[in-house]
Amino acid sequence: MLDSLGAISVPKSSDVLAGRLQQQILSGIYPHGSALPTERDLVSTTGLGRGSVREALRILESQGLVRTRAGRYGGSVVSKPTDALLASHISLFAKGHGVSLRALVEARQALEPMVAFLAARNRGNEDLASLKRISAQLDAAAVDDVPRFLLENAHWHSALAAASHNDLLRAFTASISGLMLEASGIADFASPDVRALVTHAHRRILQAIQAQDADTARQRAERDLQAYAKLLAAAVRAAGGKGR
Amino acid sequence: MLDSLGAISVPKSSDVLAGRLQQQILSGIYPHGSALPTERDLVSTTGLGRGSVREALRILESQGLVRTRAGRYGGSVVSKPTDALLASHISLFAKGHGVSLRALVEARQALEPMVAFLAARNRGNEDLASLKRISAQLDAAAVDDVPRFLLENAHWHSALAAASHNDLLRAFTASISGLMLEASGIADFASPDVRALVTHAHRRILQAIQAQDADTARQRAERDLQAYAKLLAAAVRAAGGKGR
DNA sequence: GACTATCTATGGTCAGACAATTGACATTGT
DNA sequence: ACAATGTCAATTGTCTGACCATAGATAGTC
Repeated sequence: MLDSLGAISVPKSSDVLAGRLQQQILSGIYPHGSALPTERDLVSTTGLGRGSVREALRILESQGLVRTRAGRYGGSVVSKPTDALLASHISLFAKGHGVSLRALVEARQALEPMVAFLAARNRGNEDLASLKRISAQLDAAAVDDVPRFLLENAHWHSALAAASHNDLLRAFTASISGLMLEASGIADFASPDVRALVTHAHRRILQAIQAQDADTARQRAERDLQAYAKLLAAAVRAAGGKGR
Repeated sequence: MLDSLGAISVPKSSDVLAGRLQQQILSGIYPHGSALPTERDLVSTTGLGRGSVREALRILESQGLVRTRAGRYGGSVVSKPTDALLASHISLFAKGHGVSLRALVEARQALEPMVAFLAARNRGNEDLASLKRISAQLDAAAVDDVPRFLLENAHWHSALAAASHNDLLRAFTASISGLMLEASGIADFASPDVRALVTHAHRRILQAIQAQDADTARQRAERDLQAYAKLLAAAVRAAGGKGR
């Protein structure tokens, strides 16, 4: 007789505990900034061993849901996943799947026009000041300091995304900027021509953002990224498709 | 005299080990599918205790870099982070930061036109068949089965993203679809009018994808999402801004 | 040949101990 | 009074050792 029993799996105790704690955190039982029970409290309330409890806390830590400190008055405190943490997970995903530079550019082409649009609409004065400051440093580095140019370029895109005041788009954009920064170091795609194109494009977008002209900002981001994508495609073709 | 010593931090041994293993995995020393040393081997080679080694493996596991099985010939095997894992991290980030439904829609507005463009350009026959199948089920559910409609809608967006053959955009889109599915259950925004709009919009986009007309697919996605966003904004206003 | 039992290397879990950390508090020196 | 220093205690960090649970391989049995 075929019993109607699917495959049954026995989860690890640490996974169960991590899941329950995660649920409790998300449901607001442990608000942001509050302290979780100590390890030994969790041991006594759950009946698990301390090793299992610690593994569960380690899972939560790598999800960015808690920060743990040693010492008296230490312990695990509920926190929000940082941009950097999400970026690292996205980076691991991208590296694991061999995401191509082309795919990265496509993602940027998707995100950046909307980011520019929102930035023009939602920017504060600090956002504008930050963008101007980075723009100046970018221009300065564009002359002859390629590594710094690439770094400041990543900063510029991150600052633009920050100005959009959309946390999700900001995190996505920052991740892609980081990945492209790494890839650029390998692909060696930053000739003087490209640098001139980039600085010019950024300046035009920044003008639209300053004027809070959202539609213009979007259009300029679209056009400039399309030009950039074409240049990159040409460079990759010239390099014999090395740029994965 | 102020020595030029920044704050020095003593990392946990498990973090160090996890970082080194991660580096070795990314550098190709342990290719996808290969086995890491056993826990006890790691204990003897690193000099750490087994608990620390297990915590390190737990970190790698929650990063999606390894899968661990018990039993003889078990152990930790190198693997690629799944879409679902990345989606869960993105979801935790979004929930932690209180990302609004509006922000989700903005992200979808950014991604989907490019996704539709790429899907029209890159789709295979299976992608098209999959989209048609889901479209039919979506139409069927649109009549009166709202929960299934919402679910099939999420499937539709995921299938579209899969057809784009861009892993990063696919993962982003799937995450957003999941988040919006959750949010829709709360926001209760799926009136017959909206359902009709959605099915119609999807049908038109599908036509362009079938014809492999990328520009049309993008334009239709843009327009439809703009209409959707306006409807949603109106609904949120009507509900007194409950939609966070 | 098909089924069953056993073997064994591996992860899963627990218990106990001790070290390291860290913030609060008390003490001391000036 | 104040600053530097020492002490304390609660908590995480780490190791050791043991035993259990799991799951393939293998040998044995019918």
